[in-house]
Amino acid sequence: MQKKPKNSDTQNVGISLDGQLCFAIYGAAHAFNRAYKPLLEPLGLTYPQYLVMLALWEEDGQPVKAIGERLGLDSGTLSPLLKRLEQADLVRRKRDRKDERQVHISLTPKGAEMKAQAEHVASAIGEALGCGLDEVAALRDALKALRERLRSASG
Amino acid sequence: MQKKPKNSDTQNVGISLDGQLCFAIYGAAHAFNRAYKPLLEPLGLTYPQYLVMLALWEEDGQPVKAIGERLGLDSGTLSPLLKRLEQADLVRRKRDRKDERQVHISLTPKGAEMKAQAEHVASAIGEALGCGLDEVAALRDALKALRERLRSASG
DNA sequence: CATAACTATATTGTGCGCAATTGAATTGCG
DNA sequence: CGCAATTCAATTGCGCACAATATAGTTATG
Repeated sequence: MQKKPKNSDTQNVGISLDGQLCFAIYGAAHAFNRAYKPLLEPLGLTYPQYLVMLALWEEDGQPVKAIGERLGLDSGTLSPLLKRLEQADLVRRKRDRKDERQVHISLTPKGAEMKAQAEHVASAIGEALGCGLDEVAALRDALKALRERLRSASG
Repeated sequence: MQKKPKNSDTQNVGISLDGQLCFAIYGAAHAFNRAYKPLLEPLGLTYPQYLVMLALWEEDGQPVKAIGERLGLDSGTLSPLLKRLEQADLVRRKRDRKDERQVHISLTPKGAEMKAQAEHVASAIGEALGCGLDEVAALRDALKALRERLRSASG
């Protein structure tokens, strides 16, 4: 608790820098959302719905639980979201015969077709990012690491 | 549109890498939210409410508009949020006498006092991040740049 | 002065996001 | 077999987040 002209700042810098990181993450997440919104609107998808579809295009027929773990969402969020996707005829929900607690989400033909459209969306965002692929990859890894550190500290 | 063995990947890599950046930002934002939640609960604040308070601790008496611009939120989000902060006796809302369209948000004594508590919260998060200040600063700047690029492309 | 254009905030409706609860199905153990 | 513990999904309640709209106040223009 002695005076340390340089390090005495760490507490102040702590709240300030941290605050700025708060704003930065918060703002970046919303900016992403806003950038996608107009591109997804013609497809009739919201951004979280797009993320779910992305997960399904990667692997079709996943149970709700698996999607939830991949995206970090629980059933309270996914259940109504998936119902809307079902209403839009993009996915179907089928109970597993062997374990009827599970509901498998599978793409309809319409949902599978949409992947091609979505690739245009993704590439449009890629251009907006400036296409610095190395930079994007580095950022992605930094964010993953950040998430891990936060998760292990609080979860 | 010719074959370019290397660059023909850019479309595939595009959706994949982009998808991963989506997940990364999305997940990091939620991870931040979850990390803060248990720390803010004793203060009776949600994470967005904390961000608003942070803005007010930095500069008291800001009009709603200024807060909204700082955080990237509109009145549809802020109006009810500020009412809850007012109900909790953390802020007050006063109309500007010179321009009665504006509502200035000012801290109550209780709201001002809370800053000290919040610094503990911020430093706890700082520790959870591993305190790599350089790294945090770099990440913050990368996110700010990212946000700017997205904003200029879509806004 | 009057009226149009603009600005700041509030309201409404839809869709996340999560905690807590519920309910059905499965598994484990005696 | 019978019963408790567990698992998965759905539901409920609350709080963001934003588009669209409404309302009141201000400024600009004739």
